Amino acid sequence: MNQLLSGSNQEENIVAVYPSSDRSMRVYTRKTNGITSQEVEFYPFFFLSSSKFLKDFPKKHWIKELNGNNYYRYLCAFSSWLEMWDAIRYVMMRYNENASTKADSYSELPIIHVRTDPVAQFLKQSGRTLFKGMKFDDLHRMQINIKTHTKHGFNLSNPHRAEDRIGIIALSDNRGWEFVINGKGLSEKEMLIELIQIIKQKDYDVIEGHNIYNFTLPYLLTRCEMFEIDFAIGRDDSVPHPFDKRLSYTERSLDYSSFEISGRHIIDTFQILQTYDASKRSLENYSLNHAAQHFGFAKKDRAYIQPDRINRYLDDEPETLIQCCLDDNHEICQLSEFLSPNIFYMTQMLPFNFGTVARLGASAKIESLLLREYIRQKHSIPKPDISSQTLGGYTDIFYTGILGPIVDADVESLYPSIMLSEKISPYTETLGIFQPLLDELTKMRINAKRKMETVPDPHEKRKHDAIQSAFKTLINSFYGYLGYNRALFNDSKAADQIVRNGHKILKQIITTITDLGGEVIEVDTDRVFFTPPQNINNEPEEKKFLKKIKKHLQPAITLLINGRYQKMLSYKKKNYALLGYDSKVKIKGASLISRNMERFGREFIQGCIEGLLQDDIGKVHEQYAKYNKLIFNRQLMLSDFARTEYLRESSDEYNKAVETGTRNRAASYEVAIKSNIPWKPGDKVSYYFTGDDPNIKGFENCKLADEWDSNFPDENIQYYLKRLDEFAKKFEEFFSENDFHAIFSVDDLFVFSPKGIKILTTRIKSEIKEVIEEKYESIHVEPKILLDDESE
DNA sequence: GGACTCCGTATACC
DNA sequence: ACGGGTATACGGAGTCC
Repeated sequence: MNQLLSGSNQEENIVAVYPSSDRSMRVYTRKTNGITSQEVEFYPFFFLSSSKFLKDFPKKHWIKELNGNNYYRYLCAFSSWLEMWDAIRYVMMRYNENASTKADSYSELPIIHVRTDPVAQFLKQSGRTLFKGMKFDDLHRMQINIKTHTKHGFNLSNPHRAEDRIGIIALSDNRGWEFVINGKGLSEKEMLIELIQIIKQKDYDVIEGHNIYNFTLPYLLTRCEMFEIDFAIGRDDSVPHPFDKRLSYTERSLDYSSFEISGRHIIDTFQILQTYDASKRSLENYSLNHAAQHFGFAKKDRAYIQPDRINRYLDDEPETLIQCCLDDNHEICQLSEFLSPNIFYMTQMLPFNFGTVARLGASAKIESLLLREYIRQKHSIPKPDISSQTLGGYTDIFYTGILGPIVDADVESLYPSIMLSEKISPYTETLGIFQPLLDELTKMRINAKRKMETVPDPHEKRKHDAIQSAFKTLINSFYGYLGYNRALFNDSKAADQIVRNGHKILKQIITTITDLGGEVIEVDTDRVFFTPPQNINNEPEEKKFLKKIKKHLQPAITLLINGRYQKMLSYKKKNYALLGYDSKVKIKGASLISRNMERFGREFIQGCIEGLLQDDIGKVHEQYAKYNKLIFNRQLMLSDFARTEYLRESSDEYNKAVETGTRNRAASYEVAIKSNIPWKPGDKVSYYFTGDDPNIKGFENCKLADEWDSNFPDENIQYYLKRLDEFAKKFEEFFSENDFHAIFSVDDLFVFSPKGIKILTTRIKSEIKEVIEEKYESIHVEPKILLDDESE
């Protein structure tokens, strides 16, 4: 493999790298007869804009002047981690002598660039990576899952509470071994000692759990402290070290505590599941059992035990609970086998530990590849450019209503293809490695994909699929990196150029489809929904049609069928529903399926959409009548009308923002405050609305879901009836005024009849060109681009 | 007091 | 320690008549 991608050091079978002192790293290698380790010197370093800031620094250090004219022109190295931090403080002091605004921490120092992960530093400077020459299955992985006693009257088990305790520790591994440490015959202290012995003796590379960071590990550590045992499960007999709580940004943000175990890796399936779903968005929640069912590896005959019944099972039916735990372990193992290989194969390329690759964002990964090569070639590096990207993907809608048949086509790797064909790279990237990196990754991916398709062995197939998807993850990060305001090699003009090309290609596709007799319904970035010309009515014909379109596009651009459907309900941009040939309905978009919509609203909308797609207007009316009645008669369950929202801000941030008037009060936060529920960002809260006026102020009339009492229901019926009408309003544009009122009403005088009711289809736009020109004008692009567009 | 606008937040799409 | 822009919905607060 190309050294740009894999680093310059080809050492194989490294399973872990951890600091063994403040001046050395321990490199753990798997040999046929077990793990060996080796101590390697390590020189911590940072980049500096001018050597004057380190002038007269008293401790031993090296300053290397780098090639080229980029901003960070000096590489400063030290013989220990502590001395590097001394140097950082020294630089800060020197900087503050003349600075108008003083820096309080290294992160505020514009003149220094430092990554404070010692393992990443070591891997970058040595060119090593983990796992070279290994397959995912070579890793020795253990799954752990504990069940705990909770003091009577409490919902959550708390390791700090003496009356709570660990009841069961279930263990398993990827070699088929299973073991249960049962609290029935053992004291909790004995259980913990046995656990430590097993981990040491079996010497696992990876420890996996669902929510292991926020529950399992902190729980075990706290109990060990209570019994004054060292939880010494590191390969060097050290205890897990917690490190600063960090925010992980997906579309949801959450706070989590992290731990490191020397010589081993921690994989939290809860966390990698969320990362996975950030792009796929197919999961309703992130519980282990839901994920296992969703992906289809839950055992058919297994039992599930609700958290509030664990105490009872621990006391009365431990065998049932134990089987349940082992089934959970099996699901953790499967979930990891589904999601981790992608991370594993990226770790073969990137200068990070396994767990770090799982945690880091796309941008940090690309940047690490660039920096590793800049360090190797002793070349200066730029600082981030402050200008920002001005353009984004092209979205448009041409019809609303019910349409079909539908072809859902997307451009294969739109942005990466443009970057390669236009040879786009950051203007500060003077070594010229951005293009070769992207080019090589693309070639490697095509190779892996070909192998995936041609090897007969399903095991090998899965391996090559994981490899190609690791490449894909990296390839897709290049564009985002260019527009990221804190990336060292960012280039907003380059990002805009890519997007502009994307607009142009999409426009060509739309025009071609229309010219060839198809009708485009909706477009988003690299995806087109259209109805093909009438004579085309099966998949091979549709594929042929795509090939015909391709002839009108530049050679690098390929259109693929992403899906085909009987019908589409087109509502708004990014909001639609599809009826498959298997009669399944898929609903997309925040205004149709948002998670924070009350459940009755989601189900009502879903029922209406099904009715519309099945041409069954009677069903649509039934939905309205049904929910109207359920609400009015207080027959909805709490979970049907309660709203569940994430609290993204801390209580301090929220209160401060409200006080200073920069944000409004919101029911979710007010409920938590009123009910004295402490929260951290990322926690969820469920609540409902009270009162009898439909036009309430939400934050003054809300109650915690837990406070609702079925004997004294106090949900605001008038408000929820109004909500139902608001949901119904989404369908207004599909009917004439009279029809709409007939369908969405409960008039007992007449029996509803769908006869004569028509679903309306509306053409939104007839001209494609003017929309795009308008967009270009609004960003003041020179007329040349408009002329280019006209000529095509 | 309703209709309207403005704004920040939340969620989702690619 | 944190990829990007685009889009819709909603609730609260202010303004106008």
